[in-house]
Amino acid sequence: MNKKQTPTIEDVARRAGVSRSTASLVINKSPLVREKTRLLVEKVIEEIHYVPNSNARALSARTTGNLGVIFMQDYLPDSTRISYNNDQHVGLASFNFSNGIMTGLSGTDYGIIMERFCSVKAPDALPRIVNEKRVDGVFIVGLPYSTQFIPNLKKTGLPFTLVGVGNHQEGVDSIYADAGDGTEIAVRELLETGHRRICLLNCSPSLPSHQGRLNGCLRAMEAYGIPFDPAWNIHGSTNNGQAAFHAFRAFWEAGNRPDGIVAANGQSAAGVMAYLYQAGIRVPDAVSIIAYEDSSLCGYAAPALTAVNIRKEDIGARAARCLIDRIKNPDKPAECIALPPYLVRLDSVQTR
Amino acid sequence: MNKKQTPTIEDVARRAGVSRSTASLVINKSPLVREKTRLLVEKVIEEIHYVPNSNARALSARTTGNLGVIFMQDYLPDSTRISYNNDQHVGLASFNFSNGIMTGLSGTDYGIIMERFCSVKAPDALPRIVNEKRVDGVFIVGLPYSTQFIPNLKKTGLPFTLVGVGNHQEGVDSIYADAGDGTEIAVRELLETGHRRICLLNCSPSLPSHQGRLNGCLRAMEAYGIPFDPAWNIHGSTNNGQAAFHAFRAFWEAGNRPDGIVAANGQSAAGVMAYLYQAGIRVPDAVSIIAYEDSSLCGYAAPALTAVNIRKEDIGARAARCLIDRIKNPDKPAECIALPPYLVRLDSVQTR
DNA sequence: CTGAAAGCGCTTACAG
DNA sequence: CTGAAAGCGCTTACAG
Repeated sequence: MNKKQTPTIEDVARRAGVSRSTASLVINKSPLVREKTRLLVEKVIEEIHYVPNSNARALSARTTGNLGVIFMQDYLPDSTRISYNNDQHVGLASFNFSNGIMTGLSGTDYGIIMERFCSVKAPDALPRIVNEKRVDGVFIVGLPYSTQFIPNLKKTGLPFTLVGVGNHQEGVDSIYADAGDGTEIAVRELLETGHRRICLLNCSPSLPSHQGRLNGCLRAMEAYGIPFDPAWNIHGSTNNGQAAFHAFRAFWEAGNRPDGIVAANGQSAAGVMAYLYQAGIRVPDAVSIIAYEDSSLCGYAAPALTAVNIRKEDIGARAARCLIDRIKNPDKPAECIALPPYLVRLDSVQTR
Repeated sequence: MNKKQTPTIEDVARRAGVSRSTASLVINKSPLVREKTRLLVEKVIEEIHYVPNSNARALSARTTGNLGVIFMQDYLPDSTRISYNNDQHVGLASFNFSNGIMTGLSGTDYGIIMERFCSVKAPDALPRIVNEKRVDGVFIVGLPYSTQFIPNLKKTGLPFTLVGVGNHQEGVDSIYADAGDGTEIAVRELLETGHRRICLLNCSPSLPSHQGRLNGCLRAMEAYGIPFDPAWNIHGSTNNGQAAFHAFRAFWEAGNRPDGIVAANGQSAAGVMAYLYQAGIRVPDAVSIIAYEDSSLCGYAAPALTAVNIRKEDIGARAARCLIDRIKNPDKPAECIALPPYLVRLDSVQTR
């Protein structure tokens, strides 16, 4: 071992008695090296604990070995303000996706750089890691983004894939869950178990999935030949538990008496449960609830919430494979893949 | 603008009529450049949309501009298996910390690389991003790690700070919450509101904080001159809701009748709530509950859980400042900072 | 305050 | 299959 802080490729070449080029070839697993030479070089690498400098490699190979995870935000916190019971800056769902991405990337040599980015205030801006070319590709996780965002991103030529959001545009890869399909599964389960007066606590109508969810609900009802009252498609002002609480209270206090509820997500389900608990109405005895898009909340609710799992980690892992393929083969056809959700039966549904 | 894909410092130098060195100096905000020259160069940079190649910069400056976030794990998933109601691979708490880290780093030029790492199986291994020198420093988020892990990390010379875990070793920075203090706050609140039969649902005795929590509890009880029965310091086999459910059920069915419970975390609190709900015992009417270490679960429980907030995002943000300082000034004295937790009063405590 | 020059550690045609 | 050489885009003493 030499005196320098860290061994370089030069050191391994010298010690193995080969040229730097040859050393480089074995490091990069080129088939052009004779078995014997390769073994020798590998032994030296092992001995001197050589590990390639990723920056040098990136500089000369014009690739970074890093992939970016962009967490889309509706605002960017400029200070650290903690407020209890507040949504985190990067929401739980994004975290689940990124867990899947990490898993999908775990066998590879890619490093993962993350960045929070808000495209709302500066519609034409792009994330720093793409401007600075710190990555070979990026995952765009969640919403929202400006209308220009995706087109601008495409212009950079950087490969990317959308995670958790479907997008059928030309040449855009996206892996997501179809909220309509998920809602249909939930409503079917309620119908299957004898419920007939079903309330759909939808997401905000400003979200693209609002209509999809309603459609999914209608498909299920139709299949069972049961009419659905449009007034029973309700929603809160936002998607959090508080808003759901109020929306559902208004609905209930207006005299509506559903026997089954499908909530837009775990939080809204919790909001409904909070109202029912307070009103002394037992779940699932008096009314059943199913949450779309279960989160860790659902399993911990009392009673534990039956929910539609949209497989966020699977989506992340699938997106990882998708992006890697895209980088290898820039001309492959775009993928827009909705991973089918499935129902997890816990304790919030009672057969009628 | 020239023909090349991306402008280099060469381009800005030529176009501004200065040397590359000078251009470099203004890019790095050196004070050695005349105002007039600086303005000129900055104008050119703006015009041609020059952005420095981070790899080249890293290579020659021997710094990377990246900080690493290491999520410590007790195992590393090798495949994508989703199981509903299962702990995520990177837990919610780690995510909260990393949100804080991102916030703390948001004003800086640092990129953030993340890696999951398990030090249990390979006690002497170090994370890839430290071996490959992809970062200028790392945050070690959470537990567990082998006894050699921290010493080995120190040997690399790479600056690091521990997040969420206290460590008083020589020359180690750590930012965390003191579970003993938090538990004391919770127990005091119960005492203050008239509770006298208090059950401590502690974490596993294998965790270092078990004793600290018990001590915190004892401090509070002592202050109120109330004896604490050691048999009322209970714990599940693990820290999840399921284990808490069983541990608490055993305790309850043995005939113990606490009027107040302090749970080790949001999940265990949820486990207790699940048992009580099932047993038809109302919270907080019959029994009050406070959770240490609130998570987003708490606010969504029914009833919403009064909890001790340990300020995970603050901890992350504070750690960010700490690491940056350490990098700037390697010889500064080590910090071991316990951020004081505080109580968030919601609906799970009733005055007796 | 500015320029010429060397060098960071690697990869990649190009010859052989 | 292997070696000599150029170059990736920047920073940093060193002179002036």
